[in-house]
Amino acid sequence: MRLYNTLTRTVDEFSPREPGQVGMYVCGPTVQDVPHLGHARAVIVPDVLRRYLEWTGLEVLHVRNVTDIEDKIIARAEAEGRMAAAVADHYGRVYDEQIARLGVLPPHIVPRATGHVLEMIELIERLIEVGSAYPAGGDVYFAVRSFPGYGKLSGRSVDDLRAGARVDPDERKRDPLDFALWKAAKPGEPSWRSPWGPGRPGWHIECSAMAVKYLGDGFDIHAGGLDLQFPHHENEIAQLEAASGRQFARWWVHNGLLNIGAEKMSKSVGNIITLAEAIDGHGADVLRLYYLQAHYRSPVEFSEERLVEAGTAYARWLAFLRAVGDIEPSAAGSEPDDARRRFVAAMDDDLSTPQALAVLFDLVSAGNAHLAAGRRAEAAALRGAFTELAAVLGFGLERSERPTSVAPLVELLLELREQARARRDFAAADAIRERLAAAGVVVEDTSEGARWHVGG
RNA sequence: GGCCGGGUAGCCAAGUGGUAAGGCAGAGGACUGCAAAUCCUUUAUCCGCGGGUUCGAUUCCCGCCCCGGCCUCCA
Repeated sequence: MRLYNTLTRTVDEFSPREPGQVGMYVCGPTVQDVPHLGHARAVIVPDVLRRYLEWTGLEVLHVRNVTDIEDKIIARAEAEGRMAAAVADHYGRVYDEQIARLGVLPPHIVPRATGHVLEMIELIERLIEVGSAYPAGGDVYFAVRSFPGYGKLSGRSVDDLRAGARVDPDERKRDPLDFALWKAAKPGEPSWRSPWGPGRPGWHIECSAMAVKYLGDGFDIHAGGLDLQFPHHENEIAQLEAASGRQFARWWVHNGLLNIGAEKMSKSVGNIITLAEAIDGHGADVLRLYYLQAHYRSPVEFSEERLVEAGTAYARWLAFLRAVGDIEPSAAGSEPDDARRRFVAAMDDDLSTPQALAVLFDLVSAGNAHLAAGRRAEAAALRGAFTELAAVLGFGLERSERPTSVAPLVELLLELREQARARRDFAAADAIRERLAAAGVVVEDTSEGARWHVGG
């Protein structure tokens, strides 16, 4: 497939380092608060990439870290009057719960920063050895100007950054652009022993250390939100490549951000919609459809109306699946294969999920047309292609549950309604349908009798 | 100020050097006791503005106008 690489600024033909095997590292959350809709996008995009790569026959080793020690966690702990570890543990659990609800495949490895302090210390020591880092007080800083490649990911030159000059001039830094690899602990702060005294790792060093520990130098894909491109990812590259002299990651994949009211959704802006409330309100599949209708690199503007529209479109999928039922598919026909071909072409083109979704919508339309014409086996064949491809995009397509406990009661009411209709007592028939609707049971009449399902 | 990305129908959103996917909404028709669902038809003479290259540009180049992101923690 062809995949955009931020490092080259072009869409390049993707080929893994080891034939058949892909190593993918995704920047995970800083567990300092509940996840919001922006986090969901950053997790769905790599999920779709992984599922597609696996569907094409590759084996993907998926690593997603957890930043469980960081300034903001410490601040939160102080505010809540408990230990930083307790804060991280709590929000880590919340994150896991909500992300699981999204139907995202769990990563194979979920390394935590606090479990890899030794690896980070070793990396920092190595950086000091090669002259790319220096201790100052109890801190250690990375010397940005010692790494000639600095800026290659984000397309900036060190002098451009200088001009921006919004970096805090700390007198312990030799250069204002230098960033902390190790931070000395203030009294009462959580700390680890190190050659430079008690302290904690800087934010960027954990990803360099953990990615390479689990995936090795020059692993295939490093993903994350566009807002991490600079400085986080730039610093990750600098740290690892300055220390090893070898390439860190081969492909950099950045998802576009979720904006709200023309500003990105962000904790610090204070305009977040929590993931939990969005899933409660719309369902995981609808959220996924909402995101995937835009290309992964484009910004998406949050809109409740758009989400409702996505829900309407999604309802058509479920209605089609209900209408086809469990009919056996017909032998063949070229339609399913044509759809698969179009789907592959779309996904191979830099993960063009909008075009891939168009294939799914076309399958539903064509399938419904078959049904309307009485070609049920052909419709079932399209259902097969549809469910297969929808699964590649990560859709769960949970068909409305029909609780067995109420099924006999509903069937009884529908029988009574049929009798009422037969004697043209439509008032009674409609009353039954309305009462069922009020109870959450939707009744639809078809040429083969009434059909019912739970939910809207 | 620097570095990126974008401006396509009522809304969202793909895409291509040869004349515009898909979704939502709208219109007409079919089916139906009604409703829902579904089917059929239909909805951008045009892709921010002005130049240029070309037989031909929405698609390439230049300029301009607007919008967003990053440059500070952030998915």
